[in-house]
Amino acid sequence: MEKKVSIKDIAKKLGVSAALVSYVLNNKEKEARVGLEMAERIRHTARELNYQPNLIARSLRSGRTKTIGLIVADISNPFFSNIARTIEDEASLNNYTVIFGSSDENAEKSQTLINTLIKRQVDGLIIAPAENTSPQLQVLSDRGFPYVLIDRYFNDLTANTVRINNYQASFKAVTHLYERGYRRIAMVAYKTKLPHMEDRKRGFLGALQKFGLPVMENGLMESSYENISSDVAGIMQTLLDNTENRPDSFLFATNSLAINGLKEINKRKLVVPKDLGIISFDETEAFDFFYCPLTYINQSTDRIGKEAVRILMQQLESKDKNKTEKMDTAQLVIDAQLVVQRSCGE
Amino acid sequence: MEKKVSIKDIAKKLGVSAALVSYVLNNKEKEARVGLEMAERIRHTARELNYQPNLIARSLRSGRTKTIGLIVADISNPFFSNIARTIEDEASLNNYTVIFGSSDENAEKSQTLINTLIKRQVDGLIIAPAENTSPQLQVLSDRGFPYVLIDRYFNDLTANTVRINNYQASFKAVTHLYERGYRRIAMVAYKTKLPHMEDRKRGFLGALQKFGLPVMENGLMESSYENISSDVAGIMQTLLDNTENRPDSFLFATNSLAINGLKEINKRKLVVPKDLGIISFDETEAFDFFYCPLTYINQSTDRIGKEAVRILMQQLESKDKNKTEKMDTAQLVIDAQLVVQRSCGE
DNA sequence: TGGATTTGCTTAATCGTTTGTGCTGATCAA
DNA sequence: TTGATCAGCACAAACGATTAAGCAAATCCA
Repeated sequence: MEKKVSIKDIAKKLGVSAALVSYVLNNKEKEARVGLEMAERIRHTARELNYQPNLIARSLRSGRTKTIGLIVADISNPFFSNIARTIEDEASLNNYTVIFGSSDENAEKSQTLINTLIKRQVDGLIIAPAENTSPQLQVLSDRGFPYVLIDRYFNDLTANTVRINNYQASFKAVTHLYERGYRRIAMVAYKTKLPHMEDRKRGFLGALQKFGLPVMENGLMESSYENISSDVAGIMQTLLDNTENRPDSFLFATNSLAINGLKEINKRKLVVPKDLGIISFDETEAFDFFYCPLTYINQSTDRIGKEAVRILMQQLESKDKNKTEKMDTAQLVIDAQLVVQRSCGE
Repeated sequence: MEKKVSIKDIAKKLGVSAALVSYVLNNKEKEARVGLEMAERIRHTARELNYQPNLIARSLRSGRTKTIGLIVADISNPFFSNIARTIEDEASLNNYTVIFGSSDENAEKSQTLINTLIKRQVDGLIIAPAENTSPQLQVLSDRGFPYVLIDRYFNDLTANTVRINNYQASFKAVTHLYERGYRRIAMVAYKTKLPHMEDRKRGFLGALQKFGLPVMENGLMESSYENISSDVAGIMQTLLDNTENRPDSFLFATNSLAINGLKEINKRKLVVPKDLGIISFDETEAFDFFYCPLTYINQSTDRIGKEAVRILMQQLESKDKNKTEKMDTAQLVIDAQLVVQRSCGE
C-alpha cells in the first residue's frame, strides 16, 4: 500500500514549512499572508500528489469528528433503513458522515453501542431508543452530550425528540374502521413499556370508548420482539380460530406485526377487506403490494430523518458557539397521516 | 459538556506518567514491568473516572481506525439494508464499526463517497459498485487499498468479489418457468452495462435458446434506475396491453423491478399464476406478502455480507503482517437458490 | 537615513495515545 | 566492595493537522 501523502510531503517537496501548506489548503492565505506565487505552487503540488487531508488528525486537533452516530432497533427494518437513508443524505449536506448500529431492542446492546460510538468521538447521536435505556440517555444528558431521539421517547427524560402523535394516530385509525362499519376491532401491539407503544394502545382504547365499543376478549394482544413470528402466530390463532367471537378488523402497531399477522390471515384464506378490515402503522413496500393494498399510518420517515438531523445540527452549532448556556430541548411531534387504501373497504 | 477524561487525567490524579497508565489499560503491565499495586490503582481510577479511550487519538497513532466503509446503491433498499445489517454484525464481532453511504448508482457520487471515506481513514471498503466506476476501483487497487466488491463486478478489474452466479440463476429461473409450462417468457431488467445484470440477461437468453424458445418481441425490456416507476409502467403497458402477443410469464431482474411490475399487473387485474407466472431476483418481505407468494432467486444477503467481511478482514490482517507481498484476490461465487413458492403454479 | 510597518515565512505547541529508550535505586553474586 | 541485573517508573517522540507567536527581510514614511 502506497504511503498516504501528508501535508509534510507537500512541504518537503517545496522546501517550506508544513504550516504554510496548511494555511493555503485551508484558504487562509490572506490571514496568514502567504505569497501569491507560493500559494499557487502549494495548491499545484497538492493536486499533483493527490493529497487527501487526514480527517482523523484534524479531528484530534479540533475535537470534532463531523460524524454522527445512528442507533436503531434494526437497520434491516424498512422503517429504519428509510430513516437511515434520509439521515445519510441530510448529514452529507452538512458535511457529516454516519456510523450506525442496531440495538435489537436490547438495552445492553444499546449501552455497548453508545459507548463504542462515544469512544469514536461522534459529535452527536440520533437514537431510536430501546426499552429500559432511559438511564443510559440520562447519563448523556447529564454530560451534556448532544443527541436526538426518534420514534420513541421516555416520560422521565427531557430530551430532543422527533416522533409522531401516536395516540392521535391510533385514534384516527380506529375512527376510520368504525366509520367503515367495523365494530369488532382488535389490536396487535408489542409487549413493551415504551411510551410510544403505550400511546398507540391508549389511542386504540380511547377510540373504542368514544364509540361505545367494548374491548373484546383478547382484543388487545401483545407480541414480544424476539419471537415475533411465533408470538403473532399464536395471537392470530387465538383471535381467528375462535369463530363465534372473531374480530372483524385489526389494527397492527408496526409493519412487522402486520406482515406476520397477514401471513396468518392468508393461511386461513380470510379475505381483506371482506372478512377483515386492516390498518397498520408504518409504511413499507409490502403494504402496497398486498392484493388489497393496505390502509396504513404513514410516519413520514423522510420528515423524521430530516428533522432529527436539523435539530442535532442546531445543538452542535450552539455547543460550538456558546459553551455556557444549554439550548432548550426540542420536542417535535409530527402529525401522522392515515393513508387510505383498500384494506378497509372502498 | 463535561470535559472528557483522558489518560493524562488519570495520570495526574495518581501523580504518575501517562505512559504508565497506557501500559496498564492496554494490559501490557508485564512487558512494561508495572508494579502490581500501581496497576490496580490505575485500573481503579480509570473505572472511577469512567475513562473511555479516545479512539481517534489511537487511530492517529496506529494508522488503523478499525472502521470499514460500506458503499451501496441505496441503503433503504431491503436487499442492501439486509446486507448492511449482516456486515454490521460481522464487523462488530471483529471490533470494527461501519460507515455507510449510498451511491444511487451514480459514478460521481461513488467517487465522492470513496474520497470521503478514505479521508476518514477507513481501513477498508465494501462496495456494491455502480456503473462506470471501474476506473475508481482500479485506482484503489493500484494504491493497494483493501476493498471487496459485493453483488457486482467488472470484467476489466481484478478485485475481491462476493457475488452470485447470475447467469446460472437466470437460467435456472427460466428452466423452472419452462417446466411449469410457460413458453412466452419475458424479462424486465435494468439498462446498465454492469456485468452482473448482463449475466442475468444472458442467462435468460441462453435458457430460451436451450429450450428452443424464440425471444419474444419486446421480450427483454430494460428500465432506467432513476425513473424506474414510469419506465416499468411503460414496459408493462407495452407487454401487457398487446393482448394477442402477451407474455405468459415474467422474470424480473431485481426486487424493485418486480414490485413496480406487479403493481402494473395488479392494476390490470391479471392473476398470478393463472394469467402470468412470475419469478424475481432478490428476496424481500413483500414477496411473501403477495396474495400468491412469489417464487424468487434468493441471493442470501447473509452469506454475502459475512463472506465480504471475512475476506476484507483477511486482507487487512495480511496487510498488517506482511507489508511486502500482496494477497491473492478472492473471487467468491455463491450459488443462488431458487425459492419455489406459488407464483409459477403449484 | 532611520525607525516603523508590512510581507512572507518558520517555530513550536497542541489534540490523546502509544511505545522505545533511559534513569534510579534496590537486589544479587562473587 | 563492586559490577551486573532487574524492577519500576519517567521521558520524549511520533501520528497529521492547526494556529498563535515570532523573526528576518523588504518596504514605507517622514
